[in-house]
This record gives sequence, structure tokens and C-alpha cells, in this order.
Amino acid sequence: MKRMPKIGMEPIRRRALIDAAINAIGERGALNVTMSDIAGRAGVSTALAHHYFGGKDDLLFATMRHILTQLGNEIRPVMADLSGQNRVRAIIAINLSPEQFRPEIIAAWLAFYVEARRDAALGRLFRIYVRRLHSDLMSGLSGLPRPAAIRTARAIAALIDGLYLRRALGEGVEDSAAAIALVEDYFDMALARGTPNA
Amino acid sequence: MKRMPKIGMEPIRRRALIDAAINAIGERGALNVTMSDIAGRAGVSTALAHHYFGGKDDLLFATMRHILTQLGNEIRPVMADLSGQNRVRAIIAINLSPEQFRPEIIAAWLAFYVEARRDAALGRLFRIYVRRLHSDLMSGLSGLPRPAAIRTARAIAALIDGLYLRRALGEGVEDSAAAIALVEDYFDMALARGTPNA
Amino acid sequence: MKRMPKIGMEPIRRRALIDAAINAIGERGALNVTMSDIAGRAGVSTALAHHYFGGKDDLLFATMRHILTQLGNEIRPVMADLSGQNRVRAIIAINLSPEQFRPEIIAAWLAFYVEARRDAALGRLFRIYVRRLHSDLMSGLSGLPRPAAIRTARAIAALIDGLYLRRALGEGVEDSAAAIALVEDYFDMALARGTPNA
Amino acid sequence: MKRMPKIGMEPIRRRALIDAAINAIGERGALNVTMSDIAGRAGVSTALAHHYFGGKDDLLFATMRHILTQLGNEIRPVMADLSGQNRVRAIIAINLSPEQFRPEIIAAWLAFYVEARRDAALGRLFRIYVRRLHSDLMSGLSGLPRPAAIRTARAIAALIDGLYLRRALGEGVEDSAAAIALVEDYFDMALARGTPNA
DNA sequence: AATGAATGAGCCTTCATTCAT
DNA sequence: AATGAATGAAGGCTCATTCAT
Repeated sequence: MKRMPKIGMEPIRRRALIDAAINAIGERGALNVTMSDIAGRAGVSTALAHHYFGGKDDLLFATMRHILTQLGNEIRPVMADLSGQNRVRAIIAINLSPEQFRPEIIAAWLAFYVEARRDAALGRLFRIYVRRLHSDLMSGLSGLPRPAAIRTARAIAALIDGLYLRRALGEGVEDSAAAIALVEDYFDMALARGTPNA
Repeated sequence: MKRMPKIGMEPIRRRALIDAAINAIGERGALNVTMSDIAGRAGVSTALAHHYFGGKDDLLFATMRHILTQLGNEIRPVMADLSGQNRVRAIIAINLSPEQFRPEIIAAWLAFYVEARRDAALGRLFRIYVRRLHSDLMSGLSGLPRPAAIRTARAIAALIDGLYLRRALGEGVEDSAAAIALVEDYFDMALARGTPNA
Repeated sequence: MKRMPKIGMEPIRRRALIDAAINAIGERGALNVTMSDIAGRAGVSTALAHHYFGGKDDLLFATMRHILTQLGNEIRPVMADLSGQNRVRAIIAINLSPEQFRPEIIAAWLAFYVEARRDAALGRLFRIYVRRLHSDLMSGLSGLPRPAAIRTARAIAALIDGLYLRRALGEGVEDSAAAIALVEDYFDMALARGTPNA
Repeated sequence: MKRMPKIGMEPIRRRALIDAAINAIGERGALNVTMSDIAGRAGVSTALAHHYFGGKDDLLFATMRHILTQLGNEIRPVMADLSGQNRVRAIIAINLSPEQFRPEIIAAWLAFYVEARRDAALGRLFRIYVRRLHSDLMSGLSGLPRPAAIRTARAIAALIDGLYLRRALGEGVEDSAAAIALVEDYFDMALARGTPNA
């Protein structure tokens, strides 16, 4: 009864393998996970992982794309429903939400960041995300003069990443809320200076 | 003429191997460099690398320690000669100096950051650096109320790391000078707010 | 036609690898055989040997256990069907049978004996065998006073091992039959003295 | 003051290296000792060990020869001063003396025994020893009929080796004295049977 | 007399990947 | 749809040995 090959298993297996990859990377802390490990966590053979993804690089690429897509899915309604500084605050909150602050997610981010320096496809993926974040922030900073807006968007993005990085070491800010507060504090200052009469 | 073994080679070889490791990591972008690669760049056999360092992990550890030591050597005179906001500005400038902004150095930082999550010794090394940077910054922020000083120190540190991270992707700020300007800008705001009458 | 993977290969490969290990040890004369050599004799890659056994030590351990198990399988019926001096004589005959006197088996015994001094697991394996042989012999010597029985059991065991050792050099007794005769001769004397009226 | 190259160091170094080899083999339990280990124990560089012995095999060969020579030196006076069964008893006592029963000596014996199966020179060395022991024993057994003498000599030799072997495992007989008693017991029986009227 | 420096060769082990079923 | 079987390639590490000094 155990073997009941059903049709339409593909999406289920793909998702299970991606989740397994995230978990594996999260635990190992880097991309030097083995296909064996990932497949084992997903409860399938390594051969099947190859069957569905083609190779290790492809699986890892799909995994990172999944993470970025998830993040994008959370951002989208913000862009639709909010504007101005509320939009910026929402973006900050989502990027530093407890969900994104989970250790295994941070580990995966970091590991992929490193790998992106060499893997062209991965690099493209990240650059798209980076630019999108920048333009999303800019769209919420239209109240500021353009040079100040650029500067502020860059600083917010850098703060977010920096807080991730230190979080990976277990140093720095305590938790998600503290991280958000820190960036908000910066944003408040930037706003106060940029819009004297607001 | 090829074989001309002299005595006192140890420090020379050690240094050559560490430099080779930095270069290798810089090019490969991660810690999955091979001893073969490193040794080849240093112009020696892998056996010799093992002879002097014991193993791959030890060599990489020594490499990261070397990088941190170099940074520490640049910071030290600042701590001796400057104080107050000048001290803070000097720390920022050094951490984001063109030297530290070299691609291979950034790559090494990142790679080691990732690895530090699992390698206990490496983790300790980084935590020492992180805490030292924090206390160095704090010592230059005595003009601010303590909570504001803590917040500011954390933000500066996060900004520095975040700018590194984005730099690794070739995105974000253009160069060392722009990075410094960005952090200084933040610092100016924090000072302005913290010391109303200054 | 070269690649025809079937299922259920595991026991076949394991056995082939163990046999190959025995042969390799027999030819090399010691445990410094290479996985490459063993795998080659078994007609498989070294990777497969690792796949099935985990590592060199595990394979060698399994090999020695196999040899001891084989011996145990020969002894078992003797313990079930015979008793008294017949039991003892049968044990002697089996331990020194032509099968056990094969050069490669002797070589393996010797090599493992040496290794057992350091490998804890191997040491345990041997000690179990040694004690079992002793108790088996004792059970056939119940006709003798206990001190004499102990002495006799020890002497028989030592004679068996000693004959092996010398056989390894190609010195001493000619063949299996001569070895058995030598130990039997001792046993006859021990019996004659121990049971004056028999 | 530490470096005072004296003349006539050769015999001193050679002896130190041989002693170091015995210790190393005794601790490691097998011949897979390293030149580095041996040289270290002798307080010299590996290069010097090569200088004096030519290579690892040569050093190990010299080590075994040393052990056999030492044993021969103890036997010689016995052959000169004793005869008959006293000679035999003395040979037994020396071969199983506490000195020969030292763990490191047993380990070395065993290890060399194994190696002797392949190393021709070592094999020759051992065969000489085996034959000499046999002829020494025979010369003390002239009171027995020749076939009985041969059998007895072989049994005594096998008992000695067998007791060594089990001793290596920490099983069997308790100590040197018990080992000697066991062989003597056999010898008494053999004598009693062979010389009814003595 | 002695050694530091250096290496080549070899071994164990891991792992992504392929293939027939 | 899924897997067991199997391997090639590569990496880390060890060690005996050589050489110039």
C-alpha cells in the first residue's frame, strides 16, 4: 500500500524538494549541502531530485527563486494598497518580519549571496531583487528631493542587509522588532530633515 | 637553480599562502577553494601548505584572522590619537576604505561570515571583531545619551556590513567614497538630533 | 551489455567485497591493503565499496567477522552432536582443518590479531572468539579435574594459535594433518594423566 | 651549547633510533609507524634517520634484528653451560621471561611476523630464528627417541608462540610465570612418556 | 653531524550524476 | 513515477624520501 504512484506528483515533489533544500541550507549554514541530504529530507531518492530539477545548481537556483518569490508576494499588496511613507514602513516591516528573520532563511540568503558572485543566473536573480527593492522604496520616497531619496533608499536597503548579517552571528539587535525599530528610527530622521515643514 | 632551500622560509611561506588564500577566495567567491589552488598560487605543493598550517580549516582560519588583524592594526592608532566624533568618523573611513573595499577582501568577509555560523572558532573570531567595533564606536559616542549611542553604534555597524554585502553584488553604492559619505550622512543626522545645541 | 544493473545486488556485492578483502590481505600479508585493490578484485569501484560498507575499517571489520562466523558455523553442529573428548577432538580438527589452514586465511588472522591490539571493536570480536573457544573446550573436558581442564584448554588453544603462526612463515609442521596430530598427541597425554584408570 | 657535534655519534644514534622504533611499534601496535614518530622519539630529524639507515624498511629490519640478537645473547650462555632437560627448561624460561613478555616486545614480534610474510629479508631473519630455536631444543631432547623429540620441540615452540599471541589480546594466561608453568607442564608429560624408566 | 625545506605519490573518502528497470 | 545500482572525478591529507646547506 505504500507505493501508490499518483499522477500530478510533480508539483508536490518539487515543492517538497525546495522546502527540504531550505531546511538543509539552514541547518548546514551554507550551500555545501548534498543532494543526498536534500533528497533524504524530502523523502525521495537523489535520482528523483535530478529527474525533476536537472542538477544541483538548478535545484538551488529554484530554491532561491522560491524564497524571493515568497518575499515578492508579500510586498505586492503593499505596493497596491499603500503609498508614501506608509509604503516604505511596510516594506521595512516585511523585509525584517519574524518570518524573514528565521535563522534558516537568513542562512539561505547569506549563502546565496555568496554564491551569486559566481553563478551568473543567481547573480541576475539577486540583482533583480535589489533593484526592485530600490525602486519600491524610491516610489515611497517621492516626497523627498531626488538625491535625498536615493540616499535614503540606499541606506534603508543597506541597513536591512546589515542587520541580517549580524543576526546570522547572533550578535547585534535582539529580534525582528528591534531591527524594525532601528530602521524606522533612521527613516524618521531622514524624513524630518528632508521635509522640514511636514 | 630551481631548488635553493634556505632557512627561515616559514614566515615567508605562511604569508604567501595566506595571500594566496585571499586571492583564491576572492576569485572563487566562496570558501570552496581547494588546497591545490591555494598552494599553486603560492608556488608550493599542497603538502607544504599542510605542513605549515595543519589542514585546510586551519589555513582558512589563519587567513581570516590575518584580515581581521590587518583591520585592527589600522584601527589602533585611531583609538590612540582621536576621540569623540572624529574617532567615529575615522572608524567609518577605515572600515570602508578602498583597501577594505577590494573585491577579494569583500568576498573573503562574506564567505567567512557564512562559515562562521558553523565553525565555532571562526564564530568566536567574528564575535570578537563585532564587539570590538561596537565598543570602539561607543567610545566615540559618549556625547550622546546612552540609548541613542547604542542605537547609533548599531546602525553604523549595520550600514557598514550592508554596504559590503551590496557591494559584493556590484549593486548599490559606487565606490568607497560614496559608501563613506552615506554612513557619514547618517552619523551627521544622529549627532544633530542627539546634541540639539551643538 | 556491460551495464545491466539488477536489484538485490547488495548481498552479492558485500560478499564479493569480503572475499576480495580476504584475498587481498592474503596476498599482501597485512592489513595495509588499499580499497582500490579490494574493489578492483571484486570488480567494482571504490565508491561502491564505500557505499556498502561505509569505510575501510568497516569493511575490514566485516571481513574478520565473516571469517569468525564461518568458523562458528562449523563448530556449532559439533557442540550439538558431540560431547566429552570427541567434542574436543572435533574442535581441534575444525580449527586446524585445511580450510582454516589456507594461507590467505592465516594471513588474515594474523593481520587482524595485530590490529586488534588497537581497534577496540576488533579487540572485542577476538576476545569473544577466544572466550568461546575456551568455554567450548572446557565443556568437553569435564572428565578432568577443573584445574587440569583449564590448563589443558589453554594449552590446546595456545598450540592452535602457535601452529598458525609458524605456518605463516612456512616453517614448522607440514600440513593440516600434521598440525592436528600434534595437538591430538598433547591431548592424549593430558587425558592419560588426568584419568589414570580410563 | 646545545649543538655540540661530537664524533662517534653514529652508534649512539643508531641505537637510539632502534629503541625509538621498538617503543613506537609497541605503542602503535603495528608496523604502520611513521619515520617522523620514530625520529621524534629519538630526538632527531627524519633526515638523520634516513642518513643512518637508508630507509624505513632498513630501519625496521635493523630493529627486528636487534630484538632477535638480544634474545640470542640470552640463549648463548645456556647453550654453553647447560644440557639435557635443563637446557630445554632454560630456553623456555628465557623465551617467556618477563622481559620478552613486555607488551611492546610482543607487539613488535607480532607485527614483524606479519610483515615477514612479504619482506624476503625479514622472512629469512625469522626462519633463521625459528630453526635455531628448533635445533637448540632438539639438542636438549637427545634423551628422547628422535620422532618424539621432533614432536616435542615443535610443540614447545608452538606453545611459546601461541602464548604470545593470546597475551597480545590480554587473554589467556596471566603472566610470564603462568606461561612458563604451562609449557613446563607439557614438557614434564612429554618426558614422562618418552623416558619411562628415568 | 645534522636539519629545515620541500615534494610526489598514493590513499581514503565524498558526491553529483547516470542508467536500466 | 521512482529508485537501486554504480561510477568518475576530485579533494584533503599523510608520509617516505631527497636535497642543499
